Amino acid sequence: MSVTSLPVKPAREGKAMLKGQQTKAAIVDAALGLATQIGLEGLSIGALAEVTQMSKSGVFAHFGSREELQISVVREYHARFEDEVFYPAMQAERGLPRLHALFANWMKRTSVEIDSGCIYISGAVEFDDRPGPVRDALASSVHTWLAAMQRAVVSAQDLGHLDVASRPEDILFQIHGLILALHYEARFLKTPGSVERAIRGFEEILARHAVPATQVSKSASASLKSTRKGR
Amino acid sequence: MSVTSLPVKPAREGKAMLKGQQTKAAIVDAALGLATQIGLEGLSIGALAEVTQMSKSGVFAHFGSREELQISVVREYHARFEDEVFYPAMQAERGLPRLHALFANWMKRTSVEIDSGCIYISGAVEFDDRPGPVRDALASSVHTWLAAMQRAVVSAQDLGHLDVASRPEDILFQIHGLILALHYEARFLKTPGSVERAIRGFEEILARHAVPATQVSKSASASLKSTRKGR
DNA sequence: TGCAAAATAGCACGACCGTTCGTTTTATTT
DNA sequence: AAATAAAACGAACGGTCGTGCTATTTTGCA
Repeated sequence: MSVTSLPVKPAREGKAMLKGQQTKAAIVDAALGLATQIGLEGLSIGALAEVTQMSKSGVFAHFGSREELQISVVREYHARFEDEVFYPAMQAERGLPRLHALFANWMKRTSVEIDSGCIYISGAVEFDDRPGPVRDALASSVHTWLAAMQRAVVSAQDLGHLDVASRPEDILFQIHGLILALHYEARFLKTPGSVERAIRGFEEILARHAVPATQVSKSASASLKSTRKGR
Repeated sequence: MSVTSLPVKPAREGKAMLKGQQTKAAIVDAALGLATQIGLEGLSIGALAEVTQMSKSGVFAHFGSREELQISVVREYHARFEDEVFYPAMQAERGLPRLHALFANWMKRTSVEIDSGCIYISGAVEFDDRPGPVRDALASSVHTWLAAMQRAVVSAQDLGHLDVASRPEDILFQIHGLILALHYEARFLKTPGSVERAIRGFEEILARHAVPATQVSKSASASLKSTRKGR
């Protein structure tokens, strides 16, 4: 077996993919589109076969089970979320600017998802008391994202952009609430002006947890409570 | 037909119910229990028949369609929500106390629903782009509740308990976000401490929109912007 | 107590589901 | 070009679903 005969390692999204992998990628892509609209539970192999112009068994063979298909969709969604929301914000400088960028990207994506739907939200409802690998994949992805967001909050505190007396988890909780309320009111209730309300809410949260007027005096803010645990 | 022969008007929950109505009530009760856990879409007549020890067709006959069953469940949920959250808070005095009571009751119910599930939340995800009578019933119920909540906010402003310069819809949006975040993080992610975080968030929202230090001076708060439209 | 009406059961239907299996077509390697 | 492996197909199975029909039972009232 000569060196030149070695099969090219299929790089992510590279063109040197075996036929099977690229149709699988196409299926996952179509599945993601379906799942965002009707949910992971609404995903049916039959419908997916119609969309991709394949036979049911042809689609099925790529995954081995419906559950594995759902997990693939979650993973793909996670990858795109990172590419679209997380990584672009990393070139903003640490602290408040990066937190701002993260939220802005998150908002932008949620705004788009007012039409298409969000798997992290619909999936949470569908799998909130249904244990299994799909739920695990979903929860793990969400956790990863929320943890990244919380790190940004903590950074902003460390750099003196936010009050160190505030609990990072509280700030994150409230920001998360804004996103969820936006999705709920805009997508389900179709309440106009929701996007602006979420933006104002974010600014209000930042304002409330801004560094206190008593300057950068370390003791002043630390005297309130020793909130900071290990992180 | 004499007057005495008139069938007794079946009072709500009264004992003078025809057999059919009370089994129907029992079915709806069981359906509500099922729907809170697996969602309105997960509600199946077969499973419902098993739980109620009836035949599928026996259950079915009471509603005529699955959709009608779902609507009945939504209505029942709405009624219980009102009884449990709305009405008890009405005996708190108008303004901030009542707003506090409304939120406290809402929180208490949401806390319980961390285990059982909430139809207003799961239903929103299931029907957010599926038009029809079920979605309408759901949206109408939610709208009624949110409107009541908003009236409480406005009252608190009118009575000088909250800043009149704040947008009531914004305050409501943020409160709604807290509830949604609580449900998400506690029920799906199982994050500990979520309830306390929601409570703190509510207090922070109130503090932020408290009457400004410049006393009750009507002109001072009205000069910012003429926010108040018709209500 | 008898009788009409209401309530429930039983059965069957068509549709869709995920999955399996054997075969055939298409890619890739020798 | 032949040989081999991968991929896709088509049909079928067992299951659940909502929904119609037709009996049968139960209920409430005269």
